[in-house]
Amino acid sequence: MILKRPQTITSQVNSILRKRIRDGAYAPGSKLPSESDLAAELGVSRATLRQAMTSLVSEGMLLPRQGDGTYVNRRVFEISTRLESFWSFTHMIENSGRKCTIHVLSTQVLPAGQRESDVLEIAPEEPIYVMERLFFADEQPVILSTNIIPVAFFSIAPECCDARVPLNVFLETYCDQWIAYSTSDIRSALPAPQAVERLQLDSDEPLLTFFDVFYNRADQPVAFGLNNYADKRLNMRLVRAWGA
Amino acid sequence: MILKRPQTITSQVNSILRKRIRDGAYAPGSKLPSESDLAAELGVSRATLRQAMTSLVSEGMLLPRQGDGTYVNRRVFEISTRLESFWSFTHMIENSGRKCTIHVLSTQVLPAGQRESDVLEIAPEEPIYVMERLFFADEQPVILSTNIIPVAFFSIAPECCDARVPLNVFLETYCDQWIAYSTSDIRSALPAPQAVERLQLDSDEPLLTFFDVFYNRADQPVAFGLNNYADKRLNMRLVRAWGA
DNA sequence: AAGTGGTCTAGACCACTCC
DNA sequence: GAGTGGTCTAGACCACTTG
Repeated sequence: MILKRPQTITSQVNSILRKRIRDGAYAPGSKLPSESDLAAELGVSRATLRQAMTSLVSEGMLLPRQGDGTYVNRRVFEISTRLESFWSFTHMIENSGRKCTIHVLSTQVLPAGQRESDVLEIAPEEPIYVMERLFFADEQPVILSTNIIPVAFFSIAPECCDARVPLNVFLETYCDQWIAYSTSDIRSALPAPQAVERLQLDSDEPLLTFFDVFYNRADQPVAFGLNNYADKRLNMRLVRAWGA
Repeated sequence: MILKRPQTITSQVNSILRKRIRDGAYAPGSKLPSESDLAAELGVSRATLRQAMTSLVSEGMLLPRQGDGTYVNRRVFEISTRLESFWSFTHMIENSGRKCTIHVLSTQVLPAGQRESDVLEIAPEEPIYVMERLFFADEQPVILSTNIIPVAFFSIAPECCDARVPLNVFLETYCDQWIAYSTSDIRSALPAPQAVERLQLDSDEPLLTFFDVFYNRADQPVAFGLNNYADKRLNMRLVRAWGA
């Protein structure tokens, strides 16, 4: 069962700051109140305020200058599609200001092949759940995604699962698994015939591919995915803060 | 002038932890001493210790489990080429266990075109410094890189600069500029004829391209780069921790 | 029940920038 | 010199896992 946990003070403060930036209360290029003042205004300690700011700083939205003040990035609104928000395709698409819809192309249970048993550390032929999905941004297909989960993890019958949710939510809801970390190998490739058709591409137009493996807190692989990403239609932007 | 600044306690502790993991003092899959014990052993506060651990956690090398303990990722040594270490190609290549050498193909001063003046926010025709470099991993060419810096930033004559250093070091040394953050647009593309030749590729083999823009602490663009990345020869792996 | 990591506080001192 | 962000401490309480 999924219980909604109350948000921490830190994450609430983080949301407040994001909202103020988004709404223009803190305009692009402007200086924020000092950390002490902000902490006092919000009724939290300075340490908590700084903790809430870290993600905004690492995303490049806030630019702290020692001895001066903290400024809002002049280009906040140009850096909205970020690899950081990448744990959910839905998020990434909606961050780019477009509507995301998911088409489930197929879901099936198959025996694991060599690659599946290697990556997921299961016996060959063990049953796996395979789901194929297509993500649209404003009715335009942008991501063709295949995800694979060992059937052994499921706490209910695979046929009863709703595949239109993000993978992490799927794993939490139907498999009682929480993702601790994931690895993604990023490559460039010419699309397979199936991808050409589904994504409505030219066959000689290369696309980005992601090979993702998801691990739980016990360091076990719980799923992996193959994602074809139409980079011409949805920008993939990485923002990095250069600490010291 | 570049002054070497003394390291913070946090970064020293971070280095100690990395070293202990690398040397096997904390073996893959094993549990670390508790945070309180570690802090006491190293003579720092628990807050500082946790601060030192954050980067290791976000890279997926350490896996904290509330109520239990903190474990070393079983696969630490498989996640060595990470996008996080990506602020320096040299670092990235050496992290993959190979030797990095840099060939400077050309350096020249040219008038800015439309794209250069747009991205760098300078007047058209203003002089820019263009450097083309080729990065090798163990004698194999892996990255073809073009970087562009407005000549106005230089504090010495551009001809006197050593282009065999990482871009951030170059900017600090010769331009008195520090990078605060950067954006990278990641795309897939068929290589230009020049890239085919330099990187010794097949012309129908797609590669990863990065369009990077670097900003200083005043939020001004100070440089941009176009990088062609032979993803078949050097893996581009992103590791992400899934917080809460 | 004991021990672990997760969160939060109040206060201190430093390095730095601006006026 | 005044004010800012950067670092660090000591201590507290909570949520959680394990024995």
